Amino acid sequence: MKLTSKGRYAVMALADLANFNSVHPVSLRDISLRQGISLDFLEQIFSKLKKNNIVKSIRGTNGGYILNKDPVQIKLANILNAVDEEVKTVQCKKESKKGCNSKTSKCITHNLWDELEIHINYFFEKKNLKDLINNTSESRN
Amino acid sequence: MKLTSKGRYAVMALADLANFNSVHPVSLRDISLRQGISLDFLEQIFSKLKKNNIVKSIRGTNGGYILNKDPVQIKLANILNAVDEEVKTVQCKKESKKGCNSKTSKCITHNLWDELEIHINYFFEKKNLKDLINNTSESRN
DNA sequence: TACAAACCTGACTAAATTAGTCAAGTATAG
DNA sequence: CTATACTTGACTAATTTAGTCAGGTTTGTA
Repeated sequence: MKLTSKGRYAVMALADLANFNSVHPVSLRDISLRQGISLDFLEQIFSKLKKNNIVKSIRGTNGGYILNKDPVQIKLANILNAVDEEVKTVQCKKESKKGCNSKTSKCITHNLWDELEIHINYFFEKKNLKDLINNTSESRN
Repeated sequence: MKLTSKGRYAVMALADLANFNSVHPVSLRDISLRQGISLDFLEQIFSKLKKNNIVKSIRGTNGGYILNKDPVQIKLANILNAVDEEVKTVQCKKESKKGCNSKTSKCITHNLWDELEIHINYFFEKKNLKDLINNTSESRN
């Protein structure tokens, strides 16, 4: 299973972006400073987010990024997919790698990992960016 | 988040063990052959399972391992803990690593990852070994 | 028009982790 | 007494991660 900094940063950055979305586009530099994420790394991440139509970029002075949809329409699943964070619990799925063809009794636990994958993805399907920004602005103290 | 082969193998091996538990102890060699897992790797894994009282070992000729409890009492959470697979979604938890102190607006997504962690752990708390062996013996075809 | 802010792209890499291997045991049933 | 099986710990090749680095291109504003 993969869920690494890239995915986490993507979500953090977009939550940040959602908070400041109203007025100007938000520059990566600002996000970098506020969230403590390397600018270069952010660029990699946003390149993918843009390709997946989650954000739009505005070039030139005072440019930056804006969300391409309403925060409520941006599911976490979308974000994580965009940055190639696959929540894969089994490898034996893609092409029958050794140790997992259903003919033999091998890969006894195949169903289990499938269920887990569904369980986790359900979580990411349910949550959207809006949920996040509500959550944080409240839980500050 | 971590969920790697070690955890997967541990679960597979124990499911296999549960299937053959009734009569003799089961040797790691057998499990290795049936599940296609390296014997040496299995030894590492079972050493930990034993330390955590999930299995008992029986030495000597025809020795091997047996479950230490009824399969229904062995939760997946127990197994994964035993082999050090922590399902941790945030690092910023242990000691306030940079980027996550609740004073600033950083780590906006902290709550989210906490929720995810709970969500996943719930799954592992619910499932036990018995569930697994029922599942597989049925879904064979 | 100049120029700086900002986006954009791809190659590269140090560090960590994974998934084992290898070697050298110890214990015990038969 | 010896083959079988467990036990322990050190070691390592390959992969992945989390970025860095270098060199662009684009465009708003003065």
